[in-house]
Amino acid sequence: MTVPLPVDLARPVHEVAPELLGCELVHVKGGRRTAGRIVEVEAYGGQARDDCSHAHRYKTARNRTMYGPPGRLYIYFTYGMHYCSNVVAHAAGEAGAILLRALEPTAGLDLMARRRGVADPRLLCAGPARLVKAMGFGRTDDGRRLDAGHLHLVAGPAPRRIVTGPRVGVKGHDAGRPWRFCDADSGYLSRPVG
DNA sequence: CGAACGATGTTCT
DNA sequence: GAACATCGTTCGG
Repeated sequence: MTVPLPVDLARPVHEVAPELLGCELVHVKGGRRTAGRIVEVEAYGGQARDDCSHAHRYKTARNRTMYGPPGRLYIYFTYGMHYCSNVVAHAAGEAGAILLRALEPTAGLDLMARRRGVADPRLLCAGPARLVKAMGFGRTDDGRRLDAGHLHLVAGPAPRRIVTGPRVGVKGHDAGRPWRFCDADSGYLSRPVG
């Protein structure tokens, strides 16, 4: 069973990123469903376009998913203990991915709370590594298709207002670019914007 | 509150 | 050998 993607991901990553806001990410694992509405993302380009991106230089064992077909999950390990998740998106012949930084939990909050070890709904998915843990993702989910019955995106109400700002925790010449996109009215962001 | 810091190991130089 | 798209805790004002 396949589920159509609600957004055309085969386009420049900076155009796609704000359109992911409002979409719901659904993951069914072990017969249990968790889901959340995307409220905060960051766009990461490829090659010379973005020197903050994992794909800035060339293809490696870690970033190869960013060079693959759009519509897959790109998951990487960082800081010795955390995973972060992205949606692969780029125009033909490019590389790129959209980092998922925060979700508003919509389903399976009890399971998320157990995975995370906290109960406050506002803290379950407020951060890229937090939402990975809450959704039950791991290293082996890198490269998975996002149009499957057990892992897919659902169209949702677009944000009333979108706020942009510099991406969190990056250095480089492109660090100041406003490629972080947030639902301005969400109470589930990883941190204040602007 | 906010700033500082340690955890912990993979990836890249 | 340094850097790291982070998080939770601790410390200071």
